[in-house]
Amino acid sequence: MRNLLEIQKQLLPDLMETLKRRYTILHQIMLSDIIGRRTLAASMDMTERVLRAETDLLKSQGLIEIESVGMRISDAGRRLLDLLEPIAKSLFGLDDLEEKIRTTYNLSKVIVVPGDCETSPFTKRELGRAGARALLGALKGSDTVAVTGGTTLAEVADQLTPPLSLSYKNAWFVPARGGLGESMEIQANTIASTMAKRIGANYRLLHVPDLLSEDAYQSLAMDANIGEIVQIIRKSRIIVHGIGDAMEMTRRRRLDEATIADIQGEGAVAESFGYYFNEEGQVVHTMLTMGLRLEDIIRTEVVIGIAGGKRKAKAIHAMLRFGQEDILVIDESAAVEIGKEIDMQLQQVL
Amino acid sequence: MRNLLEIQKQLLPDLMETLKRRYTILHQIMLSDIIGRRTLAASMDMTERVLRAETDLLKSQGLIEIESVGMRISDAGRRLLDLLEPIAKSLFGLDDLEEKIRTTYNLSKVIVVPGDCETSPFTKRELGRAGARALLGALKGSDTVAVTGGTTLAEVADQLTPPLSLSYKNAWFVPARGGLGESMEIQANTIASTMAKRIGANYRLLHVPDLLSEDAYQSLAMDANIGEIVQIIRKSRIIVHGIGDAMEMTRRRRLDEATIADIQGEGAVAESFGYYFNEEGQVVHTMLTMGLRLEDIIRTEVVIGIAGGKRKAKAIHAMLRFGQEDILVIDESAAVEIGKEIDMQLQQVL
DNA sequence: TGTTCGTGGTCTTAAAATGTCCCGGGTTAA
DNA sequence: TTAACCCGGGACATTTTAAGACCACGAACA
Repeated sequence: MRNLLEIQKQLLPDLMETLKRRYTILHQIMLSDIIGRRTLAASMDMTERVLRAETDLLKSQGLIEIESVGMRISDAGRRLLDLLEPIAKSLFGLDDLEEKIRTTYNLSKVIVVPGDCETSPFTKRELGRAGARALLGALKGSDTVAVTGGTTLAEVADQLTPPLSLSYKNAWFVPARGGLGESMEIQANTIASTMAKRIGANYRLLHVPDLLSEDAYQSLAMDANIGEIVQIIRKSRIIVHGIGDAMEMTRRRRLDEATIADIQGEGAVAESFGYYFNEEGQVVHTMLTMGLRLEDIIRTEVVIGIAGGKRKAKAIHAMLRFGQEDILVIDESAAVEIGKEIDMQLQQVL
Repeated sequence: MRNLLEIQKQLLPDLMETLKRRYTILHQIMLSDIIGRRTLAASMDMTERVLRAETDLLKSQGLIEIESVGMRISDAGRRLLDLLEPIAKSLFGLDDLEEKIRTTYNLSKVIVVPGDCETSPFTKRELGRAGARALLGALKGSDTVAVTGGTTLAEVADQLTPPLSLSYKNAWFVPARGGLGESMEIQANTIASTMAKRIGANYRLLHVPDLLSEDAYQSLAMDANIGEIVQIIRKSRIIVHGIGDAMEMTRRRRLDEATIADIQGEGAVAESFGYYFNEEGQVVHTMLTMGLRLEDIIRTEVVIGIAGGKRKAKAIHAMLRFGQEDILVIDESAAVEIGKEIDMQLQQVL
């Protein structure tokens, strides 16, 4: 595959450029559901006229449909994009990055989506799509999947679409842990139920308030209903989790000053599943809530970590050092940063 | 390998052409050992200047060497040609096939779409698109177009989109013949009206039941309204028709056993416009219904035949022998079969 | 030694690509 | 229901690129 492109590059030196451009346009249209020419031109940093030339071509090839409300991707275009995905990776040089990270941390799969989540909402969406695909790739008919909260996971849930053939009637979605003080849409409970509904699976919720006192924790642990769902959670075969910057999470969860200082003092840089990790990937702080424990995570078959953005690179790196990830889905900006850190490590070794 | 090329054809239709051109030039230079610009330009039917642009590029890519005695291929160029050989086959494969069929049966145009209708619905769609394009290419502002029924023609109707500039306000679509006992969506009447609506043209329908008795036929022929529309049909400048396998059509039309045996006995392999043709392209059976007659077809300016699938190759071939087609739109699998038959004929002649 | 055929340069012209604006129509938010 | 907004498509001036036409000069060859 790669081969043919290399061959063609010799006869068509500008092939790659054109291919990239058209792919990006088509891709952007796909992500936008429906979008107008001017808006798209602005977001892609092209003048209106040249974009128009391209979209006219895409239309004549039947890859997009142009209506009075804007342009949308056609079925054929969608198929083409799917086929093009791996090629695009090598076009944008992301496959090298994927491989580097994969081998360094011994993961089974690394997926890097082009772009930067922090600057482009489309990249976030794309990250969600990639995460959703990764999940479906790992999901068998009767698995239990534990999911965490967060905006990224919410995006994954939104982008989850079932393949036509398989049925997930016997699959279960559960939140990985109890409430951790975030808004409704990005609660693990909400996300678990959304995902389950979207692919026709089942879900169980864990209704535990956040910021439990020790006493409350103990009494809830005795509750039969809660105990049952916690058992289900702890036996999940798949975990899908976001990765957060430690300090940002403390703020988002409105922890009290003392706790924040505490966590910061211990050098926490990353947060996931309610645990805080330092740069070396060691757990330095635990939030008291019910659900998955560290030992469960360690024995879980498939751990899928999803995150994006340059600011999260350090946190993602910490989770990689923690060493429990199997599949990592990140964006290009984070991947580039991680790639740099890997290079620095190698230099230190030499 | 094949795959990527097909993808590129969709996204980079313009580049594929230049790829072909450059390949041919390089190939020619290789065959010529050493050759001058003017000589080469003449042999390739290009002006000197455009050839020069190409050879300059080939030189800058290090694929040829230019000396004062002329141009010769470089080692890198030779290697590239070797690598490109199998790709070139598929790049040109269809073109060669088109040309072979075109010249053998003296058609004005042959279009072969890649793939196989029988295995891929996308190919069927592509066949429809190609058929629609062929029709629009032949259609002038105030033509009358007669269309037959069938799933392929229905696909053509679906894929018909008007070019932005032209108006077909004065064009007419009519069914080629009366009802021939098929389901609503693939009736000639339905297709004629769909096509007309899609490009803003007019249509007239021919409401004649199928399986007419001789008496009924005679009395309908007297009807003024029917007579009028029949007159319009018979004066069509363009005919767009599908081509069917004879036996399959008898089944689809639920003919009675006696008739089927009759048709089979006469060696019918193809069906179109309600006529059945044997392998030599001779009419062996006629369905009694109103509309286009054979003599009309013969004098029609543009006859566009559209069909696809390996199983229909024999039928298509019979229609080619019938000798009234001007434009043929088929899929690759049928084209390959027809190509084989042409080769066999040639061998018999030798 | 003159002729022929080659490349490479240049100038003009034709054509294509591009930047920019505007219009009428449809959608959406108020 | 209305007004604002954004859409696609048309138009057009302008820039950029491709193409055509010639010519100069050098190497090979007869």
